Amino acid sequence: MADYTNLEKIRLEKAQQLKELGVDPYPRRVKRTHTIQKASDAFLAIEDDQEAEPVQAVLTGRIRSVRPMGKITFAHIEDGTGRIQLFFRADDIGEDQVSFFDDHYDLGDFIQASGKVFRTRSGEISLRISEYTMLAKAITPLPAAKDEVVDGEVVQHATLTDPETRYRQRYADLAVNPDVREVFRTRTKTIRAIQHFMDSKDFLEVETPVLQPIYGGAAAQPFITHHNQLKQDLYLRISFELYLKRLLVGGFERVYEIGRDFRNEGVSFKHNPEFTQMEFYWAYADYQDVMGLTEELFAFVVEEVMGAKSFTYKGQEISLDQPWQRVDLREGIIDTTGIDIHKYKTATGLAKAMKSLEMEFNPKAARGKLIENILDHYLEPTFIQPTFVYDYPREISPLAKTKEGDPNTVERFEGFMGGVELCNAFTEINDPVDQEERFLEMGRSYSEGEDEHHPLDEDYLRAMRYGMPPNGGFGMGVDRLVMLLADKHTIREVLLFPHLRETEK
RNA sequence: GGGCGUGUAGCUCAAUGGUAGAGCAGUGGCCUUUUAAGCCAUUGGUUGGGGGUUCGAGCCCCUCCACGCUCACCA
Repeated sequence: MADYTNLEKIRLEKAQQLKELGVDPYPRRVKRTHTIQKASDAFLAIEDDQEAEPVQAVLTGRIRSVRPMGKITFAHIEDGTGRIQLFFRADDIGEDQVSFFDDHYDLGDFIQASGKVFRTRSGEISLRISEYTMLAKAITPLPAAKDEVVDGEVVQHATLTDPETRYRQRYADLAVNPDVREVFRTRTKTIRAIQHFMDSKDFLEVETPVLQPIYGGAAAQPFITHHNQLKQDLYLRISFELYLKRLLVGGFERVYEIGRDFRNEGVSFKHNPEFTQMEFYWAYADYQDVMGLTEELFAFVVEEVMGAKSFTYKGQEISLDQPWQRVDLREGIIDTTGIDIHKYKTATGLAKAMKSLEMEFNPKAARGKLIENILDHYLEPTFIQPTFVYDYPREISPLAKTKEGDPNTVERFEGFMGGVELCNAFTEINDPVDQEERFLEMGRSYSEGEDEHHPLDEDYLRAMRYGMPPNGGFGMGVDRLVMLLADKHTIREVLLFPHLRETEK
């Protein structure tokens, strides 16, 4: 049984009183005739017409402020479309009905209110109440003090700000912070825009297994689960890649998927154990083609969501109105650090060069990891405007085709903006023999002291042996894109229910 | 996992080692066009949990928990 606070006990008592008076505080039926927005619009349309019938409306919403003044009471209610003031007056409904409202209704309660829309002396569009009824009694007070409306804007006073409570009780956060609701509208708009764009390019949206007997397509620890009847361990997917490419073997030329990936790893401002990914695979295309499509995709999404070809992130304007900057990874590293990675063919040599420049790195890292480390720490933060970095070391890209004449470099790029990595793409390997070797290479590098082991996906290789068209693939962290567009600096602000540690009791 | 920081009333925040407070919300009054309405009165606390030092701890020490920032990790 819940442990009620004193404030909650008072409200429970009010609910009980309603029941004793024969009023159901949680009735089954509602009769709404207008949303608040529609009622206001209807009023504005006839306001100047002396002959017009007044707007009669039955509105529903949550009580957000109350001002009792003796024989009249003002209150504001809020529905999904806006706010409106309610005006209870003894001359209209009798003193008993005004004080009944004052005595039994609280901030946060859902109410149904009927009456005429009018404008008060001070000029605010309001509903002159003729009848009202409880729709849902709120027992726990919303974690907000009060708000007022200034020039149509809701100004909040001492609302909920504690991040832990906001994430653990997102329902309360949403109920009280309209800007948080707006973030999640932006999130949905972003996903819709991606779908519209991909659909318009004849990509087929598909769904592939979340429960997989073998995980792959990325280097990450999986979550493991078990199918009882089949007596089989299964993994939650860490990527969609290997399933989507099987579809290219099957004859689909352009496929994409938007969905959840699960990685059993650290939680940070840009990592959540489950996150949303978009991947596409495009037959007969290479990574240069994918770069072009990526530019178009982002330009489209930003324009759809933001209504402009640019947006502001951390105070910096990011423009999608021109081709992205293109940086060769090797040259980028030379320009920023002076190190030419081609001159250092081993991890020890490269580490030595990094050490002489007093760069920080993990001494146990392989050469490819060191290069990635340089990219992450020294180049990535400088890529504010949209930037592609291309041509990566082979050893950190086991699914990407090598460059012609350069077996140590692969046709791969990553996209950045706002100093954040957003996407990753390459010309995909479609030679089954090459792919098997690369998998084995990967297995070896992990077995050298790493706890990560990588299962070999024989079925994926079998699929490829049937013949896979040359293709370009692309993956993008959707949460991070939403972070950019909503100008939020932690992934938790763009996840409705971010993962938090369980609390005791 | 490491470092730094935070945790006080429903919410937002105060409080030299010396009686735990304020605003809002709540409760009881007054008030027929208010806008965080106003005025008078008033309730509400295991100061995140546990232990210690001290005549005395919200404050100092130890420990545990949660959250935040950050580093590490993160084809």
